[in-house]
Amino acid sequence: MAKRPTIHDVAAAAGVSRGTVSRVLNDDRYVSPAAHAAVRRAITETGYIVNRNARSLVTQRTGSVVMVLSEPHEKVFEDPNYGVLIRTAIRRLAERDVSLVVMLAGDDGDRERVLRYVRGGHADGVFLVSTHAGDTLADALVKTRVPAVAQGAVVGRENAIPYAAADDREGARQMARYLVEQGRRRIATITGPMDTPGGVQRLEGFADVLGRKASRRLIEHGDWTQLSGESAMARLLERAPDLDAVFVASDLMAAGALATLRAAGRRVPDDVAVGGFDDSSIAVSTHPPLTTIRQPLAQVAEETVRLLLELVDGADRVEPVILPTTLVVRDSA
Amino acid sequence: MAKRPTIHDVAAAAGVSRGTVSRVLNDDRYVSPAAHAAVRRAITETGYIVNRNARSLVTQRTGSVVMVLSEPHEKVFEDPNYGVLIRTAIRRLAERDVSLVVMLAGDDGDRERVLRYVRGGHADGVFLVSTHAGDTLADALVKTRVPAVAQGAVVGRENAIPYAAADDREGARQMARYLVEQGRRRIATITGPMDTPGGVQRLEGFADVLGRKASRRLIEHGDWTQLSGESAMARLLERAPDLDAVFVASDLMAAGALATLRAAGRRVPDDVAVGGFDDSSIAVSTHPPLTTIRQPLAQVAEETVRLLLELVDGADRVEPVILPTTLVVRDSA
DNA sequence: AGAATGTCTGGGAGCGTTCACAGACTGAAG
DNA sequence: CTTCAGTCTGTGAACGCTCCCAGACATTCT
Repeated sequence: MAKRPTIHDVAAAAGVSRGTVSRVLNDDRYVSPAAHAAVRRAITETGYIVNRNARSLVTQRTGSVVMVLSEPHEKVFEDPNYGVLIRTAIRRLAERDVSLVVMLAGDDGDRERVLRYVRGGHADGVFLVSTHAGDTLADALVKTRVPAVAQGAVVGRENAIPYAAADDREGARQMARYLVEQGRRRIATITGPMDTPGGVQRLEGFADVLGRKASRRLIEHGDWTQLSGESAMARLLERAPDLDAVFVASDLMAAGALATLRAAGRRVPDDVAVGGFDDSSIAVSTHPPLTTIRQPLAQVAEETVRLLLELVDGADRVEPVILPTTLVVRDSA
Repeated sequence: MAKRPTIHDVAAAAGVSRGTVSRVLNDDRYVSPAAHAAVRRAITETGYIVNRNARSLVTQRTGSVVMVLSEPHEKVFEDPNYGVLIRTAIRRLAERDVSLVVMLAGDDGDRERVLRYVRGGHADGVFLVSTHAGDTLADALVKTRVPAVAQGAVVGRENAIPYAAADDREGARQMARYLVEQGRRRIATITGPMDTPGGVQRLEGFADVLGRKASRRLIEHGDWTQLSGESAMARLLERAPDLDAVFVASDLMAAGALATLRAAGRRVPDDVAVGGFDDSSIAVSTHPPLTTIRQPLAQVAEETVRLLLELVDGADRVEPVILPTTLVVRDSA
């Protein structure tokens, strides 16, 4: 690779000093129009590109943030929600010329690496995804005082780590109400893990509507994977063969539940109505297509990024953002 | 954030000079056991973490590579293959303590940004994903002489950009042979875009087996999206209502084809056999589950990363890697 | 006129590393 | 005892940038 032009070369080409070039680069005031034009021309002529390392060295800013995916490796990206999140975050960050480093935090070694990376000052901020309650990394990051936000609250750290999320509880209520209105009498639910906000709050919303009808017999827990949806549904069928509806806390798990129901010879929605949550791409590719709760995940990602950038820009604290959900009726319920 | 310890602090704590600490850090020879121990201790005591910016400034190496996703924004991550790729790459790179920056290259602005980023020396290498023939970015990167590899050949640049890929052509042959053996007579195909290797070679393999039976009437093109699978299937049904099998070049598109067939009242596999390609997570969540060709995508990603790291480490050139595929029989054919 | 204020520019210092070099010390070979 | 090769260590000079300060100059106010 040929030697790249430095700020010196630009300064020489423009007939000004480094200082002036730097001022132009950083959009400072106090640069005469003539100098400004000369520098701009010199920049394009020389093909100059600022060296972020050198800049970071003095500014202590890197122009990049890291997205941390806190799931066991094989689960990461199983749910299409991950794709939406990452794609949206990259786009929003790109607008500000901030780049996104993606790291996995599925085991202790990973978490150690992430921490070293962040403590090393290699990222201006951290975007936590699918962080479970009791995550040691989240605590360590808070202690490091690095700007950090999460997609969805971190259970137990709601006040320490700002977040954007869908209104999980109200969303679950919407689905529960709908199932009741449809005349379903024995409504079960498959929740997410109880150390995630989606797990907890979607169950709460469900219970809000069902009241004491939400008996433990009709509640099963999954771990967001399709397979867990399958097995939770199987347990449910065994324990409550007379159920006529099930609210599954994610579309992916709902796809699993659907498979189990089919294998058991139950027709959907005739025998059993199935309600999902997310309105992810899966919802339209199952058979039958899922009636589900749409959460505006792209918008959640955008808001999360916005919060993070505000923190990076020096805001002392930012308020969590909760976005509304909507019921999407298809064929499964 | 409290001031982070520098190499000076470590040197002082260990009672040696910067140079010695640097030698320990970089695993150099010529450090006495005593000095080595003292430095190691000082490092843990002070909680020292090397500043990569300062290091990069002098070494001209960044310890990070960038993965470039060359699809329109809304298509990126629609296919679960992306997840497998990115997750595997991150893991493999992490073993070498290399971090992964993910960038989108869906439009010209994006490509410009990627190019600036790479030319700016912010990444040691580039991992291209889903790059189409005629991609200007790929050419520009080759010209920049930055280490670059691709997942799947870049059509037209097979020799300029090393890659790892599944044996698309042979995989397609396997499926075509299987459908023939099953007694199917009028076998159609839905290909990927003809400017991608998967699009071209899976059609070639199909044609290898079907010979002149692979008439243009029985060939339709999709763009890898589920929706394109739906519409391609619809066009096929209109043009060749008597078809009794269809080989779809990706599971995601096959899911779309399945939906169209169902809507048209064709039973799968009774009336029409459907063969997919990828054996992605979708294959088991469709109804019926897809008979498909497994491509070892995680392994492809691993090999691609390996090639990239070799180039980054200074290898002049590396040989492309082609990995075998296998037929996976489920219910759709 | 002189002072005060504001605009613009150049250049030294420093960010935290690695690298090359010079020099000190050791032990073995002549 | 000298020479030489090998081992080990410290230090100055980069790497490419931003920040800060001093100073030049122009304009306005008293």
